[in-house]
Amino acid sequence: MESKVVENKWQKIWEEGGYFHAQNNSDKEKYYILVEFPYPSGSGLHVGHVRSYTALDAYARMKRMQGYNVLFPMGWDAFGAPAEQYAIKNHIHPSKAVEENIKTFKGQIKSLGISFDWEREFSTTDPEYYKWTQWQFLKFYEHGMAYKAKKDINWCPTCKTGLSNEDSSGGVCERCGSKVIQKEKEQWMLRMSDYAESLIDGLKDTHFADKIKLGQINWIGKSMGAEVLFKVKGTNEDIKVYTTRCDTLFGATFMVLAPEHPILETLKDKIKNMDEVREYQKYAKEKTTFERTELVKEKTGVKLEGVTAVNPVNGKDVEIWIGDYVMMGYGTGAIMAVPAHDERDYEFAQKYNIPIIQVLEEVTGTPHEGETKKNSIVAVLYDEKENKYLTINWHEKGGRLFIGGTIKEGETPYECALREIKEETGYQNIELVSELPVINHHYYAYNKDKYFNIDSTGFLFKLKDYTQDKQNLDDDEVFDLEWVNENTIAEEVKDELHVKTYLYAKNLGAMIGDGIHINSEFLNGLNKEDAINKMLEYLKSKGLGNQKVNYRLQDWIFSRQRFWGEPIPLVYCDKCGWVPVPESELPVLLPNVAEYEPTDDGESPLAKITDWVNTTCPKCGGKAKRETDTMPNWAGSSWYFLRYMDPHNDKEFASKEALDYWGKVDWYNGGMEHTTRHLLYARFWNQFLHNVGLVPNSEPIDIRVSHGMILGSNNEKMSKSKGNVVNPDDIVREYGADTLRSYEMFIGDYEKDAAWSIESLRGCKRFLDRVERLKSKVTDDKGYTDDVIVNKTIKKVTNDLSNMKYNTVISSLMILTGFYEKCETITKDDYRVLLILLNPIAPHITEELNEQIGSSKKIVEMSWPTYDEAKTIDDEIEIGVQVNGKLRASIKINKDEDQELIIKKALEEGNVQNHISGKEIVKTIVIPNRIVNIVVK
RNA sequence: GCCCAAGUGGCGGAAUAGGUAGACGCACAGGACUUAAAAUCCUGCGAGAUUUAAACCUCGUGCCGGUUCAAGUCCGGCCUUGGGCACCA
Repeated sequence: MESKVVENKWQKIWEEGGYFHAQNNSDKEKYYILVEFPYPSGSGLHVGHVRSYTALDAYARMKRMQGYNVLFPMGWDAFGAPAEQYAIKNHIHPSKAVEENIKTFKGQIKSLGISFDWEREFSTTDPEYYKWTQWQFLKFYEHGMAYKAKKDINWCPTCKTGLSNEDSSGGVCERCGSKVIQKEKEQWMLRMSDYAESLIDGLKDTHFADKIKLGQINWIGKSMGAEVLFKVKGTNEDIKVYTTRCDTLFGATFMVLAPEHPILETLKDKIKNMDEVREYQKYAKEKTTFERTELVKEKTGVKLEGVTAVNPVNGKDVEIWIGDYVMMGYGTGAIMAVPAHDERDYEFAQKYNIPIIQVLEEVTGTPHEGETKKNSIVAVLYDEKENKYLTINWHEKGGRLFIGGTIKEGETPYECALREIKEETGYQNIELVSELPVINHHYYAYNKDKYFNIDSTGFLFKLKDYTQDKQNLDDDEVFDLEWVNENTIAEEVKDELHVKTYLYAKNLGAMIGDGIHINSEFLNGLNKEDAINKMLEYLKSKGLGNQKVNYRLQDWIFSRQRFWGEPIPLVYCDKCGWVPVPESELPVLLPNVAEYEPTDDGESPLAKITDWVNTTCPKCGGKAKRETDTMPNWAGSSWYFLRYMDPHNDKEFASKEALDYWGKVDWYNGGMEHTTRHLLYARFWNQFLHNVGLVPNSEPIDIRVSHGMILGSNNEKMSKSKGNVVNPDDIVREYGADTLRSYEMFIGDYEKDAAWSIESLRGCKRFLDRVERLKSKVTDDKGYTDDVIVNKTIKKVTNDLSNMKYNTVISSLMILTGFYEKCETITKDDYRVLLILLNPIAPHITEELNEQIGSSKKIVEMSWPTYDEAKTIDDEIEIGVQVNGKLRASIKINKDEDQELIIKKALEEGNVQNHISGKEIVKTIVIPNRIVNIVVK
């Protein structure tokens, strides 16, 4: 069969028959299937597009046959930098480049036979479309959701444009990879942070995959904490900090302000080292976001001389520092630093020698009544040269431990540690590396028959040399000193206290975990959660602080200094300020000029086009200037799914009837790469439209799934430079569209990445050839040759298609094909059911074969086959027989056979007898139609 | 560092609710058809022991342990590989 001819034939029939047009006024139940519209790049369709389009096409085709009114549209997300860059290079208008690319893309997609409703096609760059994007922006503006603010924005010096936080993650421009710098600029912003809670809350009304929901939640970054006021001594000023750990307030020994913190200006006369502060501010500003967030970097800061804050709970002095590890944009731009229980604060305190006060201790062991309290130490002694640790091997009397001992009256923990080391080991020249957190340990001492609860201070010492005096031991201290490596410790040191101490020694730093509070007055003895609650109450009652929720999600920077985007439809009048362009004058069209180069001063290229910029004020009629910033690429894609519902409406972005009828997108598919942000923007946009009464649903999408990438045959991302790109056109030409479609569905788990394999593709071609060859066996007989296998297959294909398990759809059809091949002849019904089930994946060849066997209807006009559950299980089943859980035989039984009979049959098996003879049968387990297990002793 | 996902033959991958691990395909090997090749068809294909052969046996889903009559699947602890976030207080 000549695939090209067949494909063209059927694509024409489908198009002329209008089979894939969704009806807006239909009695049928609706189903809205959406695949992310592509950016029509110059390089044409990627095999990855084919994967997701085919997948959803298969689903759409099945849904149509099941009687749904299916909306399955396609369009183009065509604003953005690549088209603009291309236009600059070639001196043509970007709209021309877009037009050409769309033509290529559309031709390629059509050659695959995807059942898109092309009557609803549009591009985000169509004035008829972006008119409504602008109109919706004005709704944001009218409701106070859009505002202009001077912001330090992420600026890409190469693209010469501002970027949202999302577009500059990692401190590099997402598009060109340049380092992003900070630049102060007036930008249009959307109040997305107002919707943070609602964007979390709304997830419960969706059926997104868990990892997608999690992505949304993490990006929004909700944290529950408290704002606490710290007085600045000798002034009326307070510094407000944000903390999630107000329970550690007694351990706050200093505070750190962001370098830009405004209070620095207020206090400038009191700060004695203001010069140093200014210098540091300058230094911090020059660092790019990237450097500020870089992995390997040391904390830096400057202590404010002459000003001190007061810890609100214990009145103690708190040093004030500035440091760039505190961000102005999150919380209050100031933190209280608790070095004992925060890694960053710990690092800072270590570097600048700031006191560290432990207020929480880890609890180990099990508490017991009547415990004796005492204080003790555990000392880890390390020999750097040999990379070994000194242990004490008590053998049967306690195993392998580090050096330990009880603190005597009038002794500090440190003195105790020194004494114990000298007495127990004789080593003289040792050096303290670090005092470790105190651990609260419960244990039972066999030799004393007593329960103890100890506060144990850990120490890490370093051996300076091997000078060793005589040990000074008690009679009962019988042990061996042994230097051992890390592995031995991991395997042989079992005592929880010693293990924990060792872990602190290995991993010096703050104690982050839970435990009980110490050194914290009214919090002492409480765990983290209880202490937080108690502290919150205390702060509230004293007016020192309040509970506060914070989000990482910030307002959406909505301005771009580019040509190729939707113009922001506002004009600035000296008299009236910002004035929206009236609806009757929308869209504000992009001017038709030939120069689009971005400017060096950070203005949009539109700013140079004075004819366009100068206009009259819609309010007072005086002179005014247009806003020259354009919208980000995300704007057009934040609501396009609504436009598909009513794409040709020139009165509204979509009619109320259309919005009500189509409602939500039922099934939305796209790539994982930008799922999080796209969904966040689209959901925010839709929630806003819903809140102002423009759309019926708060959440726009019900189910969202993401497909995996198709990698090159070398398991790497396809790229020109790696030479592993597969062009779908070549595959369609050589093997046919149906083969390409089948292969991409068979390639593996739809949600996972998969590597291209031309051999596997040929295997799929072989399968389609086998299906075609079956035609010669078809007789005029009616009915199914084997009811069970057909019903089984219908069930499997129907379920798997609905669950995106395309690979097993094909494998079950291969099994059915294999069965037919073994039959002498097959009936028309046999053959037709195979063709229908295969049709969603390979629509052309199946339609052609269906016609060739003389069917009166096209498959596209048929109903999806149904199955009879009772007929999906064979009458005779082979089940396994286990003895003690090990498979020993298999027996044939009738469907739903009587249990007694099954056991009887099972026991008759020779090999079963071999394994049970001479043993007593304890129990027999029969799982109907599955397995028998005979338990013997 | 934190969060998430995944580890199954030579390879891609199957295995509703724990119930005969390796479906289906690829690759490979042997055979049939053919003058020959291609195409097609048939057979085999996790590792190992034993046997003339079949049967049968042992091991086997990243590693260690647990729950269970029964674990790829559930629980605890690790290891590795991907992905996301990253000074978020």
